[in-house]
Amino acid sequence: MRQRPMQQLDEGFFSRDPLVCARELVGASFRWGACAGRVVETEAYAEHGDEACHTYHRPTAREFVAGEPAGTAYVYLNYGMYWLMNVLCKCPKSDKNGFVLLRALEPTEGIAKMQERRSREKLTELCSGPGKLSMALGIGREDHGRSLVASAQHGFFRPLETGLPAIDVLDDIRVGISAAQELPWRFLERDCPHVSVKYGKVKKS
DNA sequence: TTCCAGATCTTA
DNA sequence: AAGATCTGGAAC
Repeated sequence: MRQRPMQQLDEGFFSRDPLVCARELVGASFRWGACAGRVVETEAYAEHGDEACHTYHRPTAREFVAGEPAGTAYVYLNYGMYWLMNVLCKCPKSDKNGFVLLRALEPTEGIAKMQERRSREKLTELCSGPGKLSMALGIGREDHGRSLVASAQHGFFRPLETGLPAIDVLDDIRVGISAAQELPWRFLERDCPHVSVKYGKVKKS
Protein backbone atom coordinates (compact mmCIF):
# COMPACT_ATOMS: atom_id res chain seq x y z
CA MET A 1 0.00 0.00 0.00
CA ARG A 2 1.45 3.29 -1.13
CA GLN A 3 1.69 6.27 1.16
CA ARG A 4 -0.89 8.94 0.41
CA PRO A 5 0.50 12.45 -0.11
CA MET A 6 -0.04 14.49 3.04
CA GLN A 7 -0.33 18.23 3.34
CA GLN A 8 0.55 20.26 6.41
CA LEU A 9 -2.22 22.45 7.76
CA ASP A 10 -1.04 26.04 7.41
CA GLU A 11 -1.76 29.44 8.89
CA GLY A 12 -4.75 29.74 6.58
CA PHE A 13 -6.34 26.67 8.14
CA PHE A 14 -6.08 28.20 11.61
CA SER A 15 -7.28 31.61 10.40
CA ARG A 16 -10.85 30.51 10.98
CA ASP A 17 -13.35 30.11 13.79
CA PRO A 18 -11.83 27.85 16.49
CA LEU A 19 -15.00 25.74 16.49
CA VAL A 20 -14.52 24.93 12.82
CA CYS A 21 -10.83 24.20 13.32
CA ALA A 22 -11.49 22.00 16.35
CA ARG A 23 -14.01 19.91 14.49
CA GLU A 24 -11.90 19.56 11.35
CA LEU A 25 -8.78 18.60 13.29
CA VAL A 26 -10.39 15.34 14.37
CA GLY A 27 -8.93 12.75 12.03
CA ALA A 28 -5.86 14.80 11.15
CA SER A 29 -2.39 13.56 11.96
CA PHE A 30 -0.36 15.41 14.58
CA ARG A 31 3.42 15.21 14.30
CA TRP A 32 5.71 16.06 17.17
CA GLY A 33 9.30 15.28 16.22
CA ALA A 34 9.77 11.53 16.06
CA CYS A 35 6.30 10.89 17.45
CA ALA A 36 2.92 11.19 15.77
CA GLY A 37 -0.72 10.30 16.24
CA ARG A 38 -4.21 10.70 14.86
CA VAL A 39 -6.23 13.44 16.53
CA VAL A 40 -9.34 11.83 18.01
CA GLU A 41 -10.54 14.49 20.45
CA THR A 42 -10.40 18.30 20.65
CA GLU A 43 -12.12 21.19 22.38
CA ALA A 44 -12.73 24.76 21.25
CA TYR A 45 -12.34 27.85 23.43
CA ALA A 46 -13.52 31.27 22.25
CA GLU A 47 -11.74 34.51 23.04
CA HIS A 48 -15.00 36.39 23.45
CA GLY A 49 -18.07 35.30 25.39
CA ASP A 50 -16.61 32.05 26.72
CA GLU A 51 -16.08 32.09 30.46
CA ALA A 52 -14.02 28.90 30.32
CA CYS A 53 -11.42 30.42 28.00
CA HIS A 54 -8.23 31.77 29.51
CA THR A 55 -8.82 35.09 27.77
CA TYR A 56 -11.80 35.62 30.03
CA HIS A 57 -9.70 36.02 33.17
CA ARG A 58 -6.09 36.28 32.03
CA PRO A 59 -4.53 39.38 30.52
CA THR A 60 -1.54 37.31 29.40
CA ALA A 61 -3.81 35.10 27.32
CA ARG A 62 -5.40 38.12 25.68
CA GLU A 63 -1.95 39.51 24.90
CA PHE A 64 -0.98 36.16 23.41
CA VAL A 65 -3.96 36.19 21.07
CA ALA A 66 -3.26 39.75 20.02
CA GLY A 67 0.46 39.31 19.51
CA GLU A 68 0.89 35.86 17.96
CA PRO A 69 -0.16 34.55 14.54
CA ALA A 70 -2.66 31.76 13.91
CA GLY A 71 -1.10 28.33 14.25
CA THR A 72 1.01 29.18 17.31
CA ALA A 73 1.11 26.75 20.24
CA TYR A 74 -0.35 28.00 23.52
CA VAL A 75 1.01 25.69 26.22
CA TYR A 76 0.31 26.10 29.90
CA LEU A 77 0.65 24.23 33.19
CA ASN A 78 -2.60 22.91 34.55
CA TYR A 79 -3.19 21.90 38.16
CA GLY A 80 0.47 22.50 38.83
CA MET A 81 1.60 19.36 37.01
CA TYR A 82 0.26 18.82 33.51
CA TRP A 83 1.10 20.72 30.35
CA LEU A 84 -1.81 21.31 27.99
CA MET A 85 -1.35 21.94 24.27
CA ASN A 86 -3.54 24.45 22.46
CA VAL A 87 -3.40 25.92 18.98
CA LEU A 88 -4.17 29.58 18.45
CA CYS A 89 -6.90 30.31 15.92
CA LYS A 90 -7.51 33.79 14.58
CA CYS A 91 -10.36 34.67 12.29
CA PRO A 92 -9.79 38.31 11.35
CA LYS A 93 -13.03 38.63 9.37
CA SER A 94 -15.42 37.57 12.11
CA ASP A 95 -13.14 38.34 15.08
CA LYS A 96 -13.79 34.79 16.26
CA ASN A 97 -10.42 34.08 17.79
CA GLY A 98 -9.69 31.35 20.28
CA PHE A 99 -7.92 28.08 20.96
CA VAL A 100 -8.21 24.43 20.12
CA LEU A 101 -7.21 22.19 23.01
CA LEU A 102 -5.64 18.93 21.86
CA ARG A 103 -7.23 16.31 24.11
CA ALA A 104 -6.43 12.87 22.73
CA LEU A 105 -4.50 11.03 20.03
CA GLU A 106 -4.35 7.54 18.65
CA PRO A 107 -0.58 6.88 18.73
CA THR A 108 0.91 6.00 15.34
CA GLU A 109 4.64 6.73 15.44
CA GLY A 110 7.32 6.75 18.11
CA ILE A 111 5.23 4.46 20.27
CA ALA A 112 8.18 3.01 22.16
CA LYS A 113 9.22 6.50 23.21
CA MET A 114 5.70 7.34 24.31
CA GLN A 115 5.50 4.16 26.37
CA GLU A 116 8.76 5.08 28.04
CA ARG A 117 7.66 8.64 28.85
CA ARG A 118 4.27 7.46 30.13
CA SER A 119 5.49 4.36 31.96
CA ARG A 120 2.58 2.54 30.35
CA GLU A 121 2.34 -0.14 27.68
CA LYS A 122 -1.26 -0.03 26.49
CA LEU A 123 -1.78 2.22 23.48
CA THR A 124 -5.04 3.55 24.87
CA GLU A 125 -3.26 4.85 27.97
CA LEU A 126 -0.58 6.85 26.16
CA CYS A 127 -2.43 9.88 24.78
CA SER A 128 -6.01 9.55 26.07
CA GLY A 129 -6.15 12.96 27.75
CA PRO A 130 -4.55 16.38 27.36
CA GLY A 131 -2.05 15.85 30.18
CA LYS A 132 -1.16 12.34 29.08
CA LEU A 133 -0.73 13.46 25.50
CA SER A 134 1.81 16.12 26.44
CA MET A 135 3.62 13.68 28.69
CA ALA A 136 3.83 11.07 25.91
CA LEU A 137 5.12 13.55 23.35
CA GLY A 138 7.44 15.42 25.68
CA ILE A 139 5.62 18.74 25.39
CA GLY A 140 6.51 21.30 28.04
CA ARG A 141 6.89 24.96 28.91
CA GLU A 142 9.59 25.47 26.30
CA ASP A 143 7.01 24.76 23.61
CA HIS A 144 4.80 27.69 24.51
CA GLY A 145 4.86 30.06 21.54
CA ARG A 146 6.23 27.50 19.09
CA SER A 147 4.83 27.70 15.58
CA LEU A 148 2.93 24.64 14.38
CA VAL A 149 2.82 25.84 10.80
CA ALA A 150 6.47 26.68 10.15
CA SER A 151 8.20 23.28 10.16
CA ALA A 152 7.20 19.80 9.07
CA GLN A 153 8.61 18.50 12.36
CA HIS A 154 5.80 19.99 14.43
CA GLY A 155 2.27 20.34 13.12
CA PHE A 156 -0.87 18.83 11.64
CA PHE A 157 -1.25 16.88 8.41
CA ARG A 158 -4.08 15.69 6.22
CA PRO A 159 -4.29 13.73 2.99
CA LEU A 160 -4.18 16.12 0.04
CA GLU A 161 -7.26 14.78 -1.71
CA THR A 162 -10.67 14.53 -0.11
CA GLY A 163 -13.62 12.28 -0.81
CA LEU A 164 -12.17 9.56 1.39
CA PRO A 165 -14.12 7.91 4.20
CA ALA A 166 -15.11 10.80 6.46
CA ILE A 167 -14.47 10.67 10.19
CA ASP A 168 -17.62 10.28 12.28
CA VAL A 169 -17.33 13.23 14.67
CA LEU A 170 -19.57 13.67 17.72
CA ASP A 171 -20.26 16.96 19.53
CA ASP A 172 -20.24 16.87 23.33
CA ILE A 173 -19.81 19.20 26.28
CA ARG A 174 -16.29 20.07 27.45
CA VAL A 175 -14.41 18.24 30.19
CA GLY A 176 -13.28 19.58 33.54
CA ILE A 177 -14.64 23.10 33.41
CA SER A 178 -16.94 24.84 35.90
CA ALA A 179 -18.04 27.74 33.70
CA ALA A 180 -19.96 27.60 30.43
CA GLN A 181 -20.61 23.90 30.94
CA GLU A 182 -23.44 23.68 28.46
CA LEU A 183 -21.58 24.59 25.29
CA PRO A 184 -21.11 21.52 23.04
CA TRP A 185 -17.59 22.41 22.10
CA ARG A 186 -15.86 19.07 22.52
CA PHE A 187 -15.37 17.02 19.37
CA LEU A 188 -14.51 13.35 19.36
CA GLU A 189 -14.41 10.42 17.01
CA ARG A 190 -17.31 8.01 17.45
CA ASP A 191 -16.51 4.70 19.13
CA CYS A 192 -12.82 5.52 19.46
CA PRO A 193 -11.00 3.76 22.33
CA HIS A 194 -8.30 6.46 22.47
CA VAL A 195 -10.49 9.35 23.70
CA SER A 196 -10.24 10.71 27.25
CA VAL A 197 -13.92 10.46 28.16
CA LYS A 198 -16.54 8.62 26.14
CA TYR A 199 -19.40 10.45 24.50
CA GLY A 200 -22.11 11.49 26.96
CA LYS A 201 -19.99 10.62 30.01
CA VAL A 202 -18.66 14.03 30.99
CA LYS A 203 -19.61 14.59 34.62
CA LYS A 204 -21.02 17.97 35.51
CA SER A 205 -20.51 19.73 38.81
C1' DT B 1 -17.19 0.20 37.85
C1' DT B 2 -17.44 4.57 40.35
C1' DC B 3 -15.76 7.85 43.68
C1' DC B 4 -12.32 10.47 46.11
C1' DA B 5 -8.23 12.61 47.83
C1' DG B 6 -3.70 14.03 46.94
C1' DA B 7 0.04 15.71 44.16
C1' DT B 8 1.81 20.52 42.74
C1' DC B 9 2.36 25.50 41.12
C1' DT B 10 1.05 29.45 38.09
C1' DT B 11 -1.98 33.18 37.60
C1' DA B 12 -4.60 36.72 39.35
C1' DA C 1 -8.01 30.67 45.90
C1' DA C 2 -8.96 28.14 41.92
C1' DG C 3 -7.82 25.38 38.22
C1' DA C 4 -9.18 22.93 30.37
C1' DT C 5 -5.68 16.57 35.11
C1' DC C 6 -4.16 12.05 36.47
C1' DT C 7 -3.47 8.23 39.59
C1' DG C 8 -4.04 4.65 43.01
C1' DG C 9 -6.83 2.91 46.38
C1' DA C 10 -11.31 2.39 48.72
C1' DA C 11 -16.00 1.37 48.28
C1' DC C 12 -19.86 -0.97 46.08
